[in-house]
Amino acid sequence: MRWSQSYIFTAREAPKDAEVVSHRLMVRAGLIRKLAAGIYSYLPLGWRSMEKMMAIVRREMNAAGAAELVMPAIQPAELWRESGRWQAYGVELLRMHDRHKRDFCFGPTHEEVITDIVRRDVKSYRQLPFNLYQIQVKFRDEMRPRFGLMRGREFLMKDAYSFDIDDAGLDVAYEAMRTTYCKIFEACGLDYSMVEADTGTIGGSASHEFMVVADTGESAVVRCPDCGYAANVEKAEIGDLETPAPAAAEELRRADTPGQTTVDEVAGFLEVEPSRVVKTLLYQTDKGPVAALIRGDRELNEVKLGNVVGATELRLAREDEVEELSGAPVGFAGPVGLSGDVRLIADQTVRPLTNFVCGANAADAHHTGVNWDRDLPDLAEWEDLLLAGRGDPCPRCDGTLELYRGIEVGHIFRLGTKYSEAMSCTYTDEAGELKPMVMGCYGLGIGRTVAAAIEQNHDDDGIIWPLPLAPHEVALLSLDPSDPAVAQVADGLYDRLREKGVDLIYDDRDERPGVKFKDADLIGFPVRVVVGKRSLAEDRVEISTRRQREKMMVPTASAVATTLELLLD
RNA sequence: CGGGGCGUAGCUCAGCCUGGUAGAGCGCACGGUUCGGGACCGUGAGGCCGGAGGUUCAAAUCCUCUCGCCCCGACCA
Repeated sequence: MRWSQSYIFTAREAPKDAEVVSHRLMVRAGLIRKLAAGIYSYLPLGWRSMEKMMAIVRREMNAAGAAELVMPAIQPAELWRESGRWQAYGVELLRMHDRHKRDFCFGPTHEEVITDIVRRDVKSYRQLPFNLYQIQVKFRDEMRPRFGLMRGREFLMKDAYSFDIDDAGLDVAYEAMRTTYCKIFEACGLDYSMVEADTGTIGGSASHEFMVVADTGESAVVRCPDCGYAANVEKAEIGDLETPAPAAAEELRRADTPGQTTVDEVAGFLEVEPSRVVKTLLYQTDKGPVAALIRGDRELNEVKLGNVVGATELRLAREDEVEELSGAPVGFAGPVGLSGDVRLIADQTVRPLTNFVCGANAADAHHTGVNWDRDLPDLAEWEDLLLAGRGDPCPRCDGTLELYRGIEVGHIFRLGTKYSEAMSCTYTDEAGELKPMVMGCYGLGIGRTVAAAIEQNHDDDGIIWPLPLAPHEVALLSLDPSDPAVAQVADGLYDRLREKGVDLIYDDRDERPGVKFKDADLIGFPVRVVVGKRSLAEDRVEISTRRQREKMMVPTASAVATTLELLLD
């Protein structure tokens, strides 16, 4: 490809809304252009990288025995009503209607459609299992799109769906996708990790996320360096925490705590450890009000609480709601004497506490000397509600958890029969019995992975593409295109490299050398070949790599061979 | 959805408080000098100051409404 014939517009400055490095560089390098909030055009260079990503995905998916198809982006509401998600999905689902006022949505995911396809065709266990995938444009009406392709509203995603006769079959399909995903991210040259994850609204029994490690990632992940346990903090379990030694029950007392509303204030005021204060967090859910009881020195994991409650909606109660539920201003709620309308759920780590402190459901007052068996004998729900963090004990070994951030680029779910049951996607087994198919679903963000690759591979001058994702592997710069000798050598190299199948861009523009160098660095082509008057006088060209930046002067005659060698490394 | 901010040239932004001929840098065009790390000088094109209404002799500037965008939070994955 000749630069002068392509469509490449780089910019010295990034738009002010670009906060993260990948977004800034993708815009500056002319890879993407924003059309509306969270909606981007892929410009020629950006699309080339996307295509390379998709080629890797297709290669590995096909190798795993999955078959590609493409489903409609626009989907009828009936299917979503059948699965129950027309109600459940909420405002992220972009809904629309046609001229006949029939409801449709722009698909944020395709479980309904694939299930509908399969249930029409597949009737027998003899026709199972299989795995179908597509690469499709999705739309999720994120309330806060940001970070360019990392959190867009319209985005390209590879989604795959496996269908099996039973859980054992799903295990095999799931395992195959797990290894396939590892191969894909390895092929992209990314530093990633696989972590246990919450299943979210897609549902199902188990899931893993693939995280590209990056400080700007939106997901927090814990990992045990000893045994390798890794999980999204939303899901992460925690090993046994140290608990204060039990003591003989003291009297239940009411203490005046004027203006002491936070755990630290109360603990300091009453001179007790924050871990001996039980904080009561009031939530409103679609299943009614809930009070979560957790240790004062810990944070609540809202995802865990939501799962325990079985809620699809869950939010911290507003001030006025807290007053209504507890009869006290925010900061003084407690389990003792709380309205029976509120469902009490306690974190399991508060169970060993004796003589602890909690709010008294009255302004400026707390209880001290509280003991579960005596003061709250009816409390029955003990669950894991803690948010894991740095320094927590590993749930699987004696290690200590580390905390880091990652970009979620892939997510695989064991769906089970959630959709096949809701939508009657059944088969007849050997015994002639009708059974729901057992499904898995496997998502992978194409644009997000490309963005994550940049997030992980850049410097002050621009992108440092991993070779497999670079829009072009080699940039051939002609510094003096109007000089006949330079033009002849550069044209010759261009032809010979193309004959060798090298994916290269030939900067034949009538621009100053500095401009070409800056552009090549910004876009980040892995290998650069420079032909200029100066070096050509010694019959040499300069070849360098973007990452190492080591320049070597090689005889013109061996330039092609040297370039090919660099591409092999 | 709540709080805050911003919409002025293709891009980044000044001007607005205190109303009176619309600005800079980058980019673009032309001429010249340059030519291995985003050159320099000169000339020039380019804006219904997001949109609608209002106040005023006069509105980019003040007021109201509206649309779009951004940030923080809530929330969602």
